[in-house]
Amino acid sequence: MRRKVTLKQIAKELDISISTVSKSLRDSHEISEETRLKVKAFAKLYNYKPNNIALSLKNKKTKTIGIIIPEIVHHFFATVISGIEHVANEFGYNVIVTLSDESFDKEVINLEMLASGSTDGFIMSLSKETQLKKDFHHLEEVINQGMPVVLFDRVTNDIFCDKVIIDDQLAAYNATEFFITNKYKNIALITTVDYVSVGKLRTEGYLKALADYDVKLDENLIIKVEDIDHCQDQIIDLITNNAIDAVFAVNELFAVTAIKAINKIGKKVPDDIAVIGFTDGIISQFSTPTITTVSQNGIKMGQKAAKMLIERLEKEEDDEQYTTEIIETELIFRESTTT
Amino acid sequence: MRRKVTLKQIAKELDISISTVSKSLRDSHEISEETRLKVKAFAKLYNYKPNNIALSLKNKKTKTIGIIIPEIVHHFFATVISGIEHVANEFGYNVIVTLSDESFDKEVINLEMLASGSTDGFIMSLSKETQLKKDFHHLEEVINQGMPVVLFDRVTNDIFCDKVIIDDQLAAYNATEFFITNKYKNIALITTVDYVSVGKLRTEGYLKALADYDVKLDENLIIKVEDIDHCQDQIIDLITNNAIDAVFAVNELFAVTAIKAINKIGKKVPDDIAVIGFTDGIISQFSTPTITTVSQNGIKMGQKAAKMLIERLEKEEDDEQYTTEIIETELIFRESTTT
DNA sequence: TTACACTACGAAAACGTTTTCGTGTTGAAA
DNA sequence: TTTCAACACGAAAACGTTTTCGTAGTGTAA
Repeated sequence: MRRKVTLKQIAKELDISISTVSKSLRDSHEISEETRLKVKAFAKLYNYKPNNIALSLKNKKTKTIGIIIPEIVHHFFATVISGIEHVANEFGYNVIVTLSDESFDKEVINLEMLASGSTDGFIMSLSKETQLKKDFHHLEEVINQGMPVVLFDRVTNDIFCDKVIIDDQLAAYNATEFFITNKYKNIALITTVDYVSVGKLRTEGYLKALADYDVKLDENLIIKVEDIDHCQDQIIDLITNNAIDAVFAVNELFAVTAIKAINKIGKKVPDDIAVIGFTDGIISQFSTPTITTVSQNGIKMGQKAAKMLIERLEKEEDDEQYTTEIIETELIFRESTTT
Repeated sequence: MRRKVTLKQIAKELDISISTVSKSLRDSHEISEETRLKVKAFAKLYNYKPNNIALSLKNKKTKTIGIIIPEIVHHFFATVISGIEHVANEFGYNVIVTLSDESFDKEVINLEMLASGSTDGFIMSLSKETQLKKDFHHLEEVINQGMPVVLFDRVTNDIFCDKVIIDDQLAAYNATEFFITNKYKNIALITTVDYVSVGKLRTEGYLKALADYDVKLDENLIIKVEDIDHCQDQIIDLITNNAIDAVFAVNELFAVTAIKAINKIGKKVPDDIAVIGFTDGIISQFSTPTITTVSQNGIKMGQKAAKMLIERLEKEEDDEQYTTEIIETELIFRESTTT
């Protein structure tokens, strides 16, 4: 077993000082060509690689980005990570991923863990529980210590930092508007409970579109799902007890569940009821029928977030000017709607 | 902005030595209670947290696990990461994730990057290109340096290390056997090119089941897909030109594509043609009809891999006894088959 | 008084780097 | 011969910890 070789070992072996070895490897002009070549040959032979940890300690930079997300088994978050990872890699950064499992406590623990030296900055999306508690002390803390943070998707106005979001309200508005202008008038909304920031915004977009087009609001057509695993009955209730011709769902799980429910009561999508979902994930692409949906472009979000973070990391003067980047959404038309 | 406080700063502030501060915080009996309490109070006030990097350097342990996978936007890999992350967290480890994008070069670069001090060990699944090239020098290198490696799912016999796999051949055998014993005789196989280890094994399981049950092998019923994005035509060819009554697909994408193709030519699943897929992902669960599938249990794979790695990391004597853990698979029956 | 054991603390090394500064040797110019 | 620059290298500090060892000061027993 050939253990990793250090500068010290090379120095000893060649009977020169550590400084000389280090300088040789970094092509310092202080060192004679003869020594330089000798050292380099030796280093190559023994496959010397500088120890990252030692470098991090010395440079006070880890070249590592911390990611904290609610869960990873979720297409949208996976795409965001993918976007982050690729940009990070391009700039010589690694990413270290932790999951909050939608729990406030786990979010705090992970944040503190990574904040004690492991990473140069963070990219995160808030857990549901954190959004519910509205407690952001852990974030304030790390930001105060001078660590850059970029929030994405599930953000909060209570924290000042860079953010990457989509215009959830506008996206929902556009989807609803599409229904209205295509003569659908009885548009149901399947959304989340209000403390989920994006769910609330999407609800507002739906309401605004109705108002702008003078479509009468029927509260019965709106259901707010608490438990995602048991929403099917709620949805069946909705579509059997109301004469609806369109459904707007704030995520693709709600959308596909709605479609299955519609089929179950013997109606057809899109002929009897049209459906638009949110999040262009696997489900929307492979469901039957495929689902018209608002694309969030997670890859782009991740890329943008990573770029913002790295940019802030690499300029020394810390300006206090935070920006909120809005990633454009797109309505992707598939089989669950007709025009 | 309150920068992070160090032992040195506390020592200076309290006019005592660094050693005393360190010992106080670690509750050493060498220190008088008075001093100890004073230091602790001060440390708490200034929210002192030991610097991970410094600890890593000193202890020669990073408490970090490196993960290298082909891609993350893939339900199976996401579940594996989730499994790893939770076990790692439980044992006080962080995970740092890198993606090879199925590229040999990226795999090598990432491995070397993480091997130079950033992690204590690795959990990886080989990229397609690596499997094709059969070049594992980078793995041998890190293993030789004493870094534990656990391979999962896409593994190789050429490398000696711990492994976590499912019995791909048996799983495929069971699926095929199910078809045969339920009177399906014309069973198509949609698989990958042979250099993908799991694809090959699954093909072998299919063949073995046919042989064991004396079902005549028809080569026309087997297609090996090279380009996953353009497999639809191939599949349509398959089902239009052959009288088949069942399809076994080695992943869920092939399965759902087959179902859509079957619908397209006016046949019904499962009445005309039954379908079994592989990988119990989102698609299988939400497709219409939902897909009967071989569950790989990615969570369990990740958990097991993490446990194996951590166990090896935490016992000092390195035994050379490597084990290969086999995670049991399960045939999950859904709407795409009848019994 | 002497010897010795505690108590409570500090100095320093170690982990692996990089970089600043100091210094001995050489050669050339004056 | 003297002076000085250029060259080639080494010593040491620094990053932030932990831990071993040494040592003042105090108290107690003989």
